[in-house]
Amino acid sequence: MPEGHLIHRVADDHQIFVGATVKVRSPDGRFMFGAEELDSQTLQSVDAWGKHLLYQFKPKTLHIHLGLEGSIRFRKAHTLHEDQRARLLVQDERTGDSFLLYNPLHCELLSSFARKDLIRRLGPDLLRPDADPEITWTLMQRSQAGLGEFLLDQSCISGIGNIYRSEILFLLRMHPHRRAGSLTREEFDTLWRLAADLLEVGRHHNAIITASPKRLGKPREQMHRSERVLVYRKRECPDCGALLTVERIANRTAWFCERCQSG
DNA sequence: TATGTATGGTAAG
DNA sequence: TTACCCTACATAA
Repeated sequence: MPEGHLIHRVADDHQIFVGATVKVRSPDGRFMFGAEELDSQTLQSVDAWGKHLLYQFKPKTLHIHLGLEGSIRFRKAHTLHEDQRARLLVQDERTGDSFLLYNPLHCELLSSFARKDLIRRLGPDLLRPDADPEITWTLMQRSQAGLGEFLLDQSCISGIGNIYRSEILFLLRMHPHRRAGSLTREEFDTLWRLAADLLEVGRHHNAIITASPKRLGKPREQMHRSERVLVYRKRECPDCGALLTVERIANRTAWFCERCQSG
Protein backbone atom coordinates (compact mmCIF):
# COMPACT_ATOMS: atom_id res chain seq x y z
CA MET A 1 0.00 0.00 0.00
CA PRO A 2 2.92 2.34 -0.07
CA GLU A 3 3.61 5.71 -1.54
CA GLY A 4 6.23 7.94 0.04
CA HIS A 5 3.98 9.28 2.80
CA LEU A 6 3.47 5.82 4.27
CA ILE A 7 7.15 4.94 4.16
CA HIS A 8 8.00 8.10 6.06
CA ARG A 9 5.29 7.33 8.55
CA VAL A 10 6.84 3.92 9.20
CA ALA A 11 10.27 5.54 9.62
CA ASP A 12 8.73 8.01 12.11
CA ASP A 13 7.04 5.23 14.06
CA HIS A 14 10.17 3.09 14.08
CA GLN A 15 12.31 5.75 15.75
CA ILE A 16 11.41 3.96 18.99
CA PHE A 17 13.68 1.10 17.88
CA VAL A 18 16.74 3.32 17.46
CA GLY A 19 19.39 2.51 20.04
CA ALA A 20 17.93 -0.92 20.70
CA THR A 21 19.81 -4.14 20.53
CA VAL A 22 17.51 -6.31 18.48
CA LYS A 23 16.59 -9.91 17.97
CA VAL A 24 16.28 -10.55 14.22
CA ARG A 25 14.64 -13.58 12.64
CA SER A 26 13.29 -14.61 9.25
CA PRO A 27 10.19 -16.70 10.02
CA ASP A 28 9.59 -17.66 6.38
CA GLY A 29 13.26 -18.52 5.97
CA ARG A 30 13.83 -16.35 2.93
CA PHE A 31 16.08 -13.87 4.72
CA MET A 32 17.91 -16.31 6.98
CA PHE A 33 21.39 -15.18 6.02
CA GLY A 34 20.67 -11.51 6.61
CA ALA A 35 18.74 -12.09 9.83
CA GLU A 36 21.63 -14.05 11.30
CA GLU A 37 24.03 -11.28 10.44
CA LEU A 38 21.91 -8.58 12.09
CA ASP A 39 20.85 -10.55 15.14
CA SER A 40 22.03 -9.00 18.44
CA GLN A 41 23.25 -5.84 16.72
CA THR A 42 22.28 -2.31 17.75
CA LEU A 43 20.11 -0.21 15.45
CA GLN A 44 21.83 3.13 14.77
CA SER A 45 19.12 4.96 12.80
CA VAL A 46 16.00 4.55 10.69
CA ASP A 47 15.59 6.62 7.54
CA ALA A 48 13.15 6.93 4.66
CA TRP A 49 14.29 7.92 1.17
CA GLY A 50 11.40 8.09 -1.28
CA LYS A 51 9.77 4.68 -1.04
CA HIS A 52 12.82 3.03 0.53
CA LEU A 53 13.41 2.25 4.21
CA LEU A 54 16.96 2.11 5.52
CA TYR A 55 17.78 0.64 8.92
CA GLN A 56 21.38 1.47 9.73
CA PHE A 57 23.43 -1.13 11.56
CA LYS A 58 27.19 -1.38 11.66
CA PRO A 59 28.59 -1.84 9.15
CA LYS A 60 25.64 -2.78 6.99
CA THR A 61 22.23 -1.32 6.21
CA LEU A 62 18.97 -3.22 6.13
CA HIS A 63 17.14 -2.08 3.00
CA ILE A 64 13.38 -2.62 2.78
CA HIS A 65 11.14 -1.76 -0.15
CA LEU A 66 7.51 -2.80 0.16
CA GLY A 67 6.73 -2.79 -3.56
CA LEU A 68 3.06 -3.17 -4.33
CA GLU A 69 2.15 -5.90 -1.89
CA GLY A 70 4.45 -5.44 1.07
CA SER A 71 3.31 -4.49 4.55
CA ILE A 72 4.75 -3.88 7.99
CA ARG A 73 2.97 -4.61 11.25
CA PHE A 74 3.89 -3.43 14.70
CA ARG A 75 3.51 -5.81 17.62
CA LYS A 76 3.38 -4.74 21.23
CA ALA A 77 5.53 -6.75 23.63
CA HIS A 78 4.24 -10.11 24.77
CA THR A 79 1.52 -10.37 22.17
CA LEU A 80 3.29 -13.52 21.18
CA HIS A 81 2.47 -14.23 17.60
CA GLU A 82 4.56 -16.73 15.73
CA ASP A 83 3.77 -15.94 12.14
CA GLN A 84 5.64 -18.17 9.73
CA ARG A 85 4.61 -16.03 6.77
CA ALA A 86 6.69 -13.05 7.84
CA ARG A 87 9.90 -12.40 5.94
CA LEU A 88 11.41 -10.55 8.86
CA LEU A 89 10.95 -10.13 12.59
CA VAL A 90 12.81 -7.41 14.47
CA GLN A 91 12.37 -7.27 18.22
CA ASP A 92 13.61 -4.63 20.66
CA GLU A 93 15.34 -6.52 23.46
CA ARG A 94 14.75 -3.67 25.92
CA THR A 95 10.98 -3.39 25.53
CA GLY A 96 9.97 -6.59 23.75
CA ASP A 97 8.17 -4.56 21.05
CA SER A 98 8.67 -5.79 17.53
CA PHE A 99 7.77 -5.33 13.90
CA LEU A 100 7.03 -7.89 11.20
CA LEU A 101 7.59 -7.54 7.47
CA TYR A 102 5.38 -9.26 4.88
CA ASN A 103 5.72 -9.69 1.11
CA PRO A 104 8.38 -7.08 0.48
CA LEU A 105 9.78 -6.37 -2.96
CA HIS A 106 13.22 -6.03 -1.37
CA CYS A 107 14.61 -7.10 1.97
CA GLU A 108 18.39 -7.13 1.78
CA LEU A 109 21.64 -5.99 3.34
CA LEU A 110 23.60 -3.18 1.75
CA SER A 111 27.23 -2.22 2.16
CA SER A 112 27.84 1.45 2.84
CA PHE A 113 28.82 1.82 -0.80
CA ALA A 114 25.60 0.20 -2.01
CA ARG A 115 23.63 2.40 0.38
CA LYS A 116 25.17 5.56 -1.05
CA ASP A 117 24.59 4.31 -4.57
CA LEU A 118 20.92 3.68 -3.87
CA ILE A 119 20.44 7.19 -2.50
CA ARG A 120 22.42 8.68 -5.38
CA ARG A 121 20.02 7.10 -7.85
CA LEU A 122 16.99 8.67 -6.18
CA GLY A 123 15.68 12.12 -6.96
CA PRO A 124 14.97 14.60 -4.15
CA ASP A 125 12.47 13.27 -1.63
CA LEU A 126 9.65 15.75 -1.06
CA LEU A 127 9.28 14.70 2.56
CA ARG A 128 12.89 15.16 3.55
CA PRO A 129 13.84 18.54 5.00
CA ASP A 130 17.09 18.45 3.03
CA ALA A 131 15.33 17.89 -0.33
CA ASP A 132 16.74 20.17 -3.01
CA PRO A 133 14.08 21.29 -5.51
CA GLU A 134 16.77 22.73 -7.80
CA ILE A 135 17.81 19.20 -8.79
CA THR A 136 14.26 18.32 -9.85
CA TRP A 137 13.83 21.67 -11.57
CA THR A 138 16.97 21.11 -13.64
CA LEU A 139 15.91 17.59 -14.60
CA MET A 140 12.45 18.83 -15.44
CA GLN A 141 13.69 21.53 -17.80
CA ARG A 142 15.71 18.95 -19.73
CA SER A 143 12.98 16.32 -19.71
CA GLN A 144 11.21 15.20 -22.87
CA ALA A 145 8.60 13.32 -20.80
CA GLY A 146 5.04 14.32 -20.09
CA LEU A 147 4.15 15.38 -16.55
CA GLY A 148 2.35 12.12 -15.85
CA GLU A 149 5.46 10.16 -16.68
CA PHE A 150 7.85 12.57 -14.99
CA LEU A 151 6.09 12.53 -11.62
CA LEU A 152 6.44 8.76 -11.32
CA ASP A 153 10.14 8.76 -12.19
CA GLN A 154 11.78 8.18 -8.82
CA SER A 155 15.16 9.31 -10.16
CA CYS A 156 13.76 12.80 -10.78
CA ILE A 157 11.50 13.23 -7.75
CA SER A 158 10.89 10.54 -5.18
CA GLY A 159 7.90 9.63 -3.06
CA ILE A 160 5.03 10.21 -5.49
CA GLY A 161 3.08 7.10 -6.51
CA ASN A 162 0.17 6.44 -8.82
CA ILE A 163 -2.60 7.87 -6.64
CA TYR A 164 -0.79 11.11 -5.86
CA ARG A 165 0.13 11.51 -9.53
CA SER A 166 -3.47 11.78 -10.70
CA GLU A 167 -4.50 13.85 -7.68
CA ILE A 168 -1.66 16.38 -7.94
CA LEU A 169 -2.18 16.98 -11.66
CA PHE A 170 -5.90 17.42 -11.16
CA LEU A 171 -5.43 19.92 -8.33
CA LEU A 172 -2.97 21.88 -10.47
CA ARG A 173 -5.30 21.70 -13.48
CA MET A 174 -2.40 20.37 -15.54
CA HIS A 175 -2.79 17.83 -18.31
CA PRO A 176 -0.66 14.69 -17.80
CA HIS A 177 0.58 14.83 -21.38
CA ARG A 178 1.85 18.38 -21.06
CA ARG A 179 5.63 18.32 -21.42
CA ALA A 180 7.40 18.51 -18.09
CA GLY A 181 9.98 20.80 -19.67
CA SER A 182 7.30 23.39 -20.52
CA LEU A 183 6.56 24.39 -16.93
CA THR A 184 7.52 27.88 -15.82
CA ARG A 185 9.55 28.25 -12.65
CA GLU A 186 6.46 29.56 -10.91
CA GLU A 187 4.41 26.54 -11.96
CA PHE A 188 7.14 24.22 -10.80
CA ASP A 189 7.33 25.89 -7.40
CA THR A 190 3.57 25.52 -7.01
CA LEU A 191 3.76 21.85 -7.99
CA TRP A 192 6.61 21.15 -5.57
CA ARG A 193 4.85 22.86 -2.67
CA LEU A 194 1.51 21.18 -3.34
CA ALA A 195 3.06 17.74 -3.66
CA ALA A 196 5.08 18.18 -0.47
CA ASP A 197 2.00 19.41 1.42
CA LEU A 198 -0.17 16.52 0.23
CA LEU A 199 2.45 13.93 1.16
CA GLU A 200 2.85 15.56 4.57
CA VAL A 201 -0.90 15.33 5.17
CA GLY A 202 -0.76 11.68 4.14
CA ARG A 203 2.12 11.01 6.49
CA HIS A 204 0.25 12.63 9.36
CA HIS A 205 -3.04 10.82 8.76
CA ASN A 206 -1.52 7.58 7.55
CA ALA A 207 -3.76 7.84 4.49
CA ILE A 208 -3.85 9.55 1.12
CA ILE A 209 -6.22 12.50 1.51
CA THR A 210 -6.36 15.08 -1.25
CA ALA A 211 -9.97 16.22 -0.97
CA SER A 212 -10.54 19.36 1.05
CA PRO A 213 -12.14 18.85 4.48
CA LYS A 214 -13.81 22.25 4.14
CA ARG A 215 -15.53 21.37 0.91
CA LEU A 216 -16.90 18.19 2.46
CA GLY A 217 -17.79 19.84 5.74
CA LYS A 218 -16.16 17.21 7.91
CA PRO A 219 -12.72 16.61 9.41
CA ARG A 220 -10.25 14.41 7.58
CA GLU A 221 -10.60 11.66 10.16
CA GLN A 222 -14.27 11.22 9.33
CA MET A 223 -13.88 11.07 5.57
CA HIS A 224 -14.91 7.85 3.94
CA ARG A 225 -12.38 6.05 1.81
CA SER A 226 -14.06 7.10 -1.42
CA GLU A 227 -14.30 10.73 -0.28
CA ARG A 228 -10.59 11.14 0.34
CA VAL A 229 -9.49 11.39 -3.27
CA LEU A 230 -10.77 13.50 -6.17
CA VAL A 231 -10.12 11.61 -9.40
CA TYR A 232 -8.21 8.41 -8.68
CA ARG A 233 -10.45 5.51 -9.76
CA LYS A 234 -13.39 7.87 -10.17
CA ARG A 235 -15.85 8.11 -13.03
CA GLU A 236 -16.65 11.79 -13.16
CA CYS A 237 -14.82 15.05 -12.65
CA PRO A 238 -15.73 16.46 -9.21
CA ASP A 239 -15.74 19.98 -10.65
CA CYS A 240 -17.44 19.87 -14.04
CA GLY A 241 -19.06 16.43 -13.97
CA ALA A 242 -17.57 15.32 -17.28
CA LEU A 243 -16.48 11.72 -17.67
CA LEU A 244 -12.83 11.34 -16.69
CA THR A 245 -10.30 10.04 -19.18
CA VAL A 246 -8.68 6.78 -18.08
CA GLU A 247 -5.35 6.06 -19.70
CA ARG A 248 -2.20 4.14 -19.03
CA ILE A 249 0.74 6.49 -18.66
CA ALA A 250 4.19 5.13 -17.82
CA ASN A 251 2.67 1.67 -17.38
CA ARG A 252 0.17 2.77 -14.73
CA THR A 253 -3.44 3.87 -15.00
CA ALA A 254 -4.05 7.61 -14.78
CA TRP A 255 -7.33 9.49 -14.35
CA PHE A 256 -7.83 13.06 -15.53
CA CYS A 257 -10.37 15.54 -16.83
CA GLU A 258 -9.77 16.74 -20.39
CA ARG A 259 -11.90 19.80 -19.78
CA CYS A 260 -10.50 21.01 -16.45
CA GLN A 261 -6.90 19.95 -17.00
CA SER A 262 -6.30 21.73 -20.26
CA GLY A 263 -3.08 23.52 -19.41
C1' DT B 1 -15.93 -19.52 -6.17
C1' DA B 2 -14.01 -17.07 -10.00
C1' DT B 3 -12.23 -13.05 -11.96
C1' DG B 4 -9.98 -8.71 -12.35
C1' DT B 5 -7.14 -5.22 -10.67
C1' DA B 6 -3.42 -3.01 -8.05
C1' DT B 7 -0.78 2.77 -3.85
C1' DG B 8 5.86 -0.64 -7.46
C1' DG B 9 9.78 -2.05 -9.54
C1' DT B 10 12.99 -5.16 -12.29
C1' DA B 11 14.71 -7.53 -16.06
C1' DA B 12 14.22 -9.78 -20.35
C1' DG B 13 13.42 -9.13 -25.19
C1' DT C 1 7.50 -2.40 -24.39
C1' DT C 2 6.15 -6.59 -22.09
C1' DA C 3 6.18 -10.16 -18.72
C1' DC C 4 6.66 -11.06 -14.21
C1' DC C 5 6.39 -11.17 -9.13
C1' DC C 6 2.50 -14.41 -6.90
C1' DT C 7 -0.56 -11.27 -2.45
C1' DA C 8 -4.67 -8.89 -1.12
C1' DC C 9 -8.82 -7.22 -2.01
C1' DA C 10 -13.20 -5.84 -4.42
C1' DT C 11 -16.63 -7.24 -7.39
C1' DA C 12 -19.04 -10.47 -10.44
C1' DA C 13 -21.17 -14.85 -10.90
